[in-house]
Amino acid sequence: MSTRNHTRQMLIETTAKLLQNQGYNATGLNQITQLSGAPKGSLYYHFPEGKEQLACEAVSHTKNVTLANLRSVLDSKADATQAVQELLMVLAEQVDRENAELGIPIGVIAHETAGSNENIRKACCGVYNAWIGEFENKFVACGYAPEEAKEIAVSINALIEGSMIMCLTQRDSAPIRTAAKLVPRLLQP
Amino acid sequence: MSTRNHTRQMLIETTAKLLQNQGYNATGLNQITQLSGAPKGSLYYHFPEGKEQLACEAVSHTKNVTLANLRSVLDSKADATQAVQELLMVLAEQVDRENAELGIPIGVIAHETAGSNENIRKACCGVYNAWIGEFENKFVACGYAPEEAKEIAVSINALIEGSMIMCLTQRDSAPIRTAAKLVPRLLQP
DNA sequence: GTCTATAGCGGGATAGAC
DNA sequence: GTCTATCCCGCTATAGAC
Repeated sequence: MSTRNHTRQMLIETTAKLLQNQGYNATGLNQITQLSGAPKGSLYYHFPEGKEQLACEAVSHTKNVTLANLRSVLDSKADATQAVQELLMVLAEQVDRENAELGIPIGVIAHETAGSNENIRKACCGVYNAWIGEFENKFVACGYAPEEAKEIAVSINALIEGSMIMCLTQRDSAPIRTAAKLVPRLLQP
Repeated sequence: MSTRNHTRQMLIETTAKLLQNQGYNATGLNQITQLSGAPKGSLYYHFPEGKEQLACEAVSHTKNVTLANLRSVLDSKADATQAVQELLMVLAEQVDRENAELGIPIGVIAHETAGSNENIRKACCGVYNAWIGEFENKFVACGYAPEEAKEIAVSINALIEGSMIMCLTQRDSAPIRTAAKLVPRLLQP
């Protein structure tokens, strides 16, 4: 029973990491099984619907992990502006540290599958909505009106996503740092 | 000579469209040749280095097309804030109209290849820089200080890119419309 | 310049022993 | 539950006739 869960979990975590760095189409089942140490046979035992199911569960797993991180960073500062800026600085340092082998949690797969795979698209949708909800809660807690909090949350999430793509493409943390500088404008009352 | 150019051009334009909607890894050479009406033999005649070269030229072609559109929209309004909002409204209408089969010009391929293909990565980098330059010029022309103009340009580009990904993932133009609402905050002096 | 045929590889998925 | 062997397919790339 614990073996079952362990193998399953390894497959999900390995897939999550590969999806983040390479995307859905570039990530093969062979690579997943080799890296996770699990045999291909057991992959289809644990995920009878194959690659799509595995990807959905990996995205869902990523959602849980990133949401916990996001919450903890946002909670580290009482002020909304400072909290968002702190988050962007954490991301900027990630870019500087990992540079080439960095990925945005679900950016690539969300982009790739938006028009071609409904199940994965919905899973990614759930991640974005969860992130936005987290920002929203923070802003409401800081006194923003509910409607305004939601709008700012959506655009903060978009700004981060777009800035990170540019960071990856340019191999430079400048875009996310620039975004951090402009956050006060977006968050002003 | 004109045949040569015509076939070449068709291949580039077809590839550009497919890359936009499906990304690099999901787009096959067979699909490109079939859709463009060109035979596979002639593909390798025109692009001896194969898929990578074709993709680079397609990205470069997309750069020219999008840059002309961007410039024309930004020029349609004298005021910087109104010009950017106009652009976002054009994009929102595109999302509403095409919904499923919409793509961001180079978003997917930029994301996919950032960590795995230097040539394509650089080509995408060139597109983002060109777009940012266009915004920058507009803002400088509207009286912003050069440094501030550049910073805002970078973040506007990021906001658009991120909002569009969310639009595609959610199949809804709301995120880009929300961004439009918040543009005045980013652009305020 | 154009086209066909095919090589060579890796992908996802399956069958069946253990 | 695990593992191997294998099927079938589509991909990129190439060879060579025309």
